[in-house]
Amino acid sequence: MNSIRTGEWQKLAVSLAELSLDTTLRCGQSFRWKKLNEDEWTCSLRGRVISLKQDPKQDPNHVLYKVTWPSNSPLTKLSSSGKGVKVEDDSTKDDTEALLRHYFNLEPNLTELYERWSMADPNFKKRAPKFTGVRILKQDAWEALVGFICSSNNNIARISQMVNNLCLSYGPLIGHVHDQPFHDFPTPESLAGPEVESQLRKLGFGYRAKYLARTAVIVSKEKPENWLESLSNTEPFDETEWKTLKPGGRPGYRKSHEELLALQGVGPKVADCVCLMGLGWGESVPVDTHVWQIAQRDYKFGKGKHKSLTKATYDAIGNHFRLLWGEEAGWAHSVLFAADLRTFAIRLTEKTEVQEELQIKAESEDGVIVQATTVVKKREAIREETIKEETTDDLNVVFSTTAKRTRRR
DNA sequence: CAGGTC
DNA sequence: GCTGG
Repeated sequence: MNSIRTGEWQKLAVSLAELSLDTTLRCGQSFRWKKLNEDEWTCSLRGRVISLKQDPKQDPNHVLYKVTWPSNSPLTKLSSSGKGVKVEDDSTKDDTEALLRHYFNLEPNLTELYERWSMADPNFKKRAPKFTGVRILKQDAWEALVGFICSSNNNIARISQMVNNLCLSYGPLIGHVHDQPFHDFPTPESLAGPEVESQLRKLGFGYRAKYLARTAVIVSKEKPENWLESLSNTEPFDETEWKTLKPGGRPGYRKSHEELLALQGVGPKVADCVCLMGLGWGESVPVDTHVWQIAQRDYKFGKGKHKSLTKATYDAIGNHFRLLWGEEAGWAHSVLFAADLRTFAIRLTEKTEVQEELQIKAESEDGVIVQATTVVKKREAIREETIKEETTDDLNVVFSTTAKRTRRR
């Protein structure tokens, strides 16, 4: 019994291990979610504004969601958005829960996948515990395409700002939440006009303005209707096929990737991001600077044939991870990617401090000397880590900054 | 320097 | 080679 306009908080049954909002919405997959009121994530999705809350301490088994519909939205609009639910008089049941289950891609059992990846890969097992609940979203393919065309030579904060400006300028207003306006994502048609490139340059898109304008024309005018969506993976999720996956991925993935490369501003990395996060191809492994660093640091790339990130190296890294992690290699890749982001660097110290306290307690209860030595070693490891993290600047850390920033190990 | 592309 | 957090 969801009310249409003044949404109340509803429960979505999904555990923290299956979905971490904080990690998933900040790891550079989607660029539109806004964190309001400290703990509330809000974004427009298919003609409505959705707010989400997750309180790990109070209820680790649910995500709370609230819907805000446009103030002038007739009830019939509910059933007009594709797979909407029938609307009957006042007892209105909207399709937002189904939308959320689809958007957050809740079908695969992430806990089982983490266990499998940990079994196959010691490095994953080492990095993943502080980054549980990272899911690959099923975003709208067009939105993913636009977002990742903006991502080249750019950072997540500015990508988010650019996408926000794009929605404010070209997307229809849906409504306000906490006095913030929320617009829908602009359609390809709305970005296909002749003045779009110059407008986008004024909005600070730089050379990406031309890419977006060209791509919008291609998608809306030169390709057949629904072309982008037709590149989606329609095969059912099958966790048993991972052992027989070809290194290069399934034929459908390879074809989609190749077709996307024809667009302006879309190279192999952007194409893989769209394949993975917009088209449902779980074996797609986008290789960017972070993944390249990870491949060199933890998987022995960067030597011999693969000394630099050429196309051959790019493909070799993807193939390696597909062999190692299987059909959902892109999901596992995203966990390690998140673990490499400076945005989350504080986690690499926070939880070890908790571990330290627990170890001290165990020590005082046992009083055994063997235990004490392990504690001392752990403390030293923490101190070493803390020194490396003190240059983190995006979390208002009050340490004084050192001259040079060393790459984290 | 930042999730690359032409 | 565009641009700003």
